[in-house]
Amino acid sequence: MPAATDDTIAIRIGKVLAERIIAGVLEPGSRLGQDRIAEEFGASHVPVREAFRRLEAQGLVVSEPRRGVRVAGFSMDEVKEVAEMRAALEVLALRHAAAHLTKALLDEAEDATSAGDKAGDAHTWDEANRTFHRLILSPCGMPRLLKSIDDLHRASARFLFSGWRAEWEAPTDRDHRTILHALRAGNVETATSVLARHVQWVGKVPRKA
Amino acid sequence: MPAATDDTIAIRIGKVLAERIIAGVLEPGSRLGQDRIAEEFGASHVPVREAFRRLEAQGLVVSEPRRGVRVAGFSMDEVKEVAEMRAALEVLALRHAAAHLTKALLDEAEDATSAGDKAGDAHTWDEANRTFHRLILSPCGMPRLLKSIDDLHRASARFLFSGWRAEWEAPTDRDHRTILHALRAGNVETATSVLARHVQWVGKVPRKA
DNA sequence: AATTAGCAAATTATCGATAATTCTGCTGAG
DNA sequence: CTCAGCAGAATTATCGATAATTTGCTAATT
Repeated sequence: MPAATDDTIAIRIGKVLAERIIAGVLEPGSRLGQDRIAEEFGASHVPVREAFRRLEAQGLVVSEPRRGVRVAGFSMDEVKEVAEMRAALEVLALRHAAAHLTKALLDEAEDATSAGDKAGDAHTWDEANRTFHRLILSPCGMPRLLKSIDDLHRASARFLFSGWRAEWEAPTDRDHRTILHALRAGNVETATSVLARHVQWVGKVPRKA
Repeated sequence: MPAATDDTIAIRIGKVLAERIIAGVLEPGSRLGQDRIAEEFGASHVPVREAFRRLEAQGLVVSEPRRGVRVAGFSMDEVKEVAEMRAALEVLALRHAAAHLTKALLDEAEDATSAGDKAGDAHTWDEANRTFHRLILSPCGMPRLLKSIDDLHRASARFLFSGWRAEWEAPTDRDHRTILHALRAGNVETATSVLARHVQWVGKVPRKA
């Protein structure tokens, strides 16, 4: 949520654009002209270009060498792809994290789940959901893995916020609780298999139109 | 080896630097001054910065906001981390690719394996190895997944080329052939489990010093 | 002797302007 | 009526110069 004032302009622009893309404000396929954006942020286009490279790395935009960048489109196939990658990687992370999970951490994760229950809108829910996943995976001690998972989570969020899904509901809490229960009991296999299914839920919900 | 002439300067610089990092010419932790590099390539520092962002995305350098970028260090833990991520993702890719594998593709993969056998140096072997993996995974129809795997493969290669490994040998061919055999027989589960173990071999070889 | 304040040098980040490339809309021939 | 080819316009990529930060060194103070 922040925008640390010591962030570089390029980073700041990148964050704002990422939010817009994830929130669906910027439609898939729409062009991002560097001059237009530079002007909007009162900056030159150099930091804008750097922001583009970051977004490209996160898979939020696609860039063709001399013909500009556009917001990455996401078909149902791509959503499923991201979900499956997340599942595979989160399972890996959880396997490593399990041994280092403390009661305090699990309690925090439980709180995050409750916060998700009470969430009234998709954005708040997503925040709580992300917190839950981060909490149970963070002790895995694999920073690169965690970063990848975070990127994938953001990509999933695009789908959540798009008009595709019928309407807002928060149906995953039971999965979260099942996972926590299994983890408290030391049953890692159960936890990972529920997690794998849970993550792919995003790609399986029927669309609106 | 390409370096398509229509590539942007930033991309070209990025490729060269990536090669150097992977080959170990640039040591982990060493600073990459943008002016120095700009001068070397006869370019300004703007494309250099963009190249940095790309390398950062691939995990080859780390960048701290106003204090420059350095070559990413890689400890044994990080090597293992990359290997495990690769294993998880390649297994996923193979599961999806298996159904679409053709005999022609498998034959090509077999050729790549033979090429690896005959390789006299690590670089040639790595090329053949990468070809093998790409061939059997490419029909999975998940471009984002393939790109991630490619990035991880490059990161693994750093380890191969570093002085860490005792000396050069090419001991994985049997795994490759086992995988191909299982795939021809339609035995996907066997293929994936061998693949998973095979990929993590990199992280398990005893070091030199 | 150690620690910290303050200056100088080096380096990063940003800007405004220029060069190169792609896109657009038109014209004219077949 | 369609399509190839060609200005002109729009946009991207790069450059050289400037502003802002960090770093390293010196010196003063406790």
